Amino acid sequence: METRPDKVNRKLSALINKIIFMGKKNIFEFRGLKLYPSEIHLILVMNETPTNASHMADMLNVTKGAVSQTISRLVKKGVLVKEKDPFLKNELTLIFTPLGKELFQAYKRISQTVDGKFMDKISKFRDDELAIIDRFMDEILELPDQIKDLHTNR
Amino acid sequence: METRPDKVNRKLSALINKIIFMGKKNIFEFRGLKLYPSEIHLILVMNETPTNASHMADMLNVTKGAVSQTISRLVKKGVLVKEKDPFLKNELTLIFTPLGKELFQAYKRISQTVDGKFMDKISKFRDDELAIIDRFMDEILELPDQIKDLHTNR
DNA sequence: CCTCAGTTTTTAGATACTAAACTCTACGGT
DNA sequence: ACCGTAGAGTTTAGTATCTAAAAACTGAGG
Repeated sequence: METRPDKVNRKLSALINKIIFMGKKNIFEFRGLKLYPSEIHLILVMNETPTNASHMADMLNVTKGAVSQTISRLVKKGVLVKEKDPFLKNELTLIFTPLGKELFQAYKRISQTVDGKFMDKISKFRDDELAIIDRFMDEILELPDQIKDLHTNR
Repeated sequence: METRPDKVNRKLSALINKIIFMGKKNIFEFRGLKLYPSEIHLILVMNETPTNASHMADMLNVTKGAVSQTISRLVKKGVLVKEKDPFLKNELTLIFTPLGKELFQAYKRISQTVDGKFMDKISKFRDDELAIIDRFMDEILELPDQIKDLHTNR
């Protein structure tokens, strides 16, 4: 017979698998234009905290080269334009094109719909139950770095 | 003031983020040999339910071409050998090499260590609390294959 | 003016995957 | 016995994503 902790552990594995799987397929289409996860990720960060490419690389946890490449693709797709501040020709500032703005708004709408589905699920739980779930997520959030170390070690 | 459901939703986003990030960095090293996520995934499935390549493709949610390529890489690395049953020349059966067996055992050990860390966290909760967490994961697992977006820490 | 540090770009190479063409085998019907 | 076809596996070309390292550019200080 499967104990409760084992069951929770098993379901957690299933959940992690599902999340990893979904993360790869997260493609957004807008008027025949396809945005891929790394591109979406970038414009979300760019919208949230406008900054230069190097800092964005830090926030996205990738190299500057990767950011540069992703930006170039978004420029080619007509979503962004690169602007150079005449007083800071060194750094890069990114601006949405009109198409980019529309696309971003459309993404936000869909994103909120998905968010709503999550909230629907969450609202099925009482406040005291959510407190437990909250505590559980905190515990799990403490783990990832240890796991990474374990796998690269030895 | 942030409400409880909002807080849970926010933490869930953070958790999903970390899981996706972790999923990409899940590299296993054994005696100078590096196994990448797709390769690990494959030998796990292969060990759990030995079957032909097409069926493995279904279980891994990729095309048979992808499976074929991953198998070839594992053969080249000396982890697996391809065997053909003389009565089923059509299909493929995979066998671990001695190195492959050792490697797999080593992976299992590390994997169990990681699992232990998860179980440590899980064991901090009472049975009735785990029942709630279990129910919560069921709800999230029910959601269609649409991913919650990342880096929108509203 | 030259060098250094910081920013961005480019290039080469790697993993991972798909779609589609292709090969090989097995089997059923005539 | 032959043909056609279905199924298993492979190969190829192309895409996305990323890293590491070299290169290109800019601004500032001695």
